Amino acid sequence: MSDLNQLKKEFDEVSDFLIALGDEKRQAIIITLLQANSCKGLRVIDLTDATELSRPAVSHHLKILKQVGLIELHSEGTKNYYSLSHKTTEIDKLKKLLNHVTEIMGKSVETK
Amino acid sequence: MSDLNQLKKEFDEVSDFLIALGDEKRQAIIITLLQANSCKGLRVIDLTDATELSRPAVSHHLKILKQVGLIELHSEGTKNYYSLSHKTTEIDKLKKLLNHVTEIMGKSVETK
DNA sequence: TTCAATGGTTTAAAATATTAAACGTTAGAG
DNA sequence: CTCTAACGTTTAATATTTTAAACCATTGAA
Repeated sequence: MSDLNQLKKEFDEVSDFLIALGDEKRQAIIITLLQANSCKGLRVIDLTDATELSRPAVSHHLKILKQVGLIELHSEGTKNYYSLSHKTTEIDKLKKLLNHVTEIMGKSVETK
Repeated sequence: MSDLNQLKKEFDEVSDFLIALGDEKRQAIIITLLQANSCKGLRVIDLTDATELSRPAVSHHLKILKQVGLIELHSEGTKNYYSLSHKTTEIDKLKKLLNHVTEIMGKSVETK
């Protein structure tokens, strides 16, 4: 039973991450960032070119991706360089939840 | 490079699953189904009670969850019993993608 | 200090997703 | 056959997300 409260909490914690990751445009941004594995990262302008989104749209999606810890930025003057975060905290959380779910799904098979 | 096309494809394949899983209401349905690990499954009415959603809303979310293969139903007369699918295909796909991503993220650290 | 470059933010519009009400369908009881 | 229970579907309304246009702030160059 506290098993399920735990699960509810886990789901709650990855909700924003799932939503962030589910969007096609944001996936395009992520892939572009993965692709350009430059240490410096990419700027908004670079991403508007690569994804065919307007600058405000890119900015918006970057904000969402940053909020869930998927990307990070460092600024040099007025220039902002975005890159994928090296921390995989959220990804690990999600993996753990998926394992948790399949585990319970497995259990319920045997429980008649 | 085909690494990234592959990744793009993988993302595309789990998009709907991520969206399905990201929604709070659908999470509630999933948790309710996990909770009631009866072999028979639960009916729409049971789920409206448990989730405080209207019947059409539950019906709608169940449809989405079914489309991504998370749940299955078997009918007895006019009664439909929904339960979590025993196949973890989609979950496995997502796990694989997450591993793929962290792997590439790791690589890009060393790539100067 | 003035100007151009960079990019975040705000507001309003457009697109999409969610919900509810009304309706249709099917199965079984009487 | 008729009535009811169970539940999906369609349509219209509502809410939320996404986008674009216009605006603002900051940095650095001249």
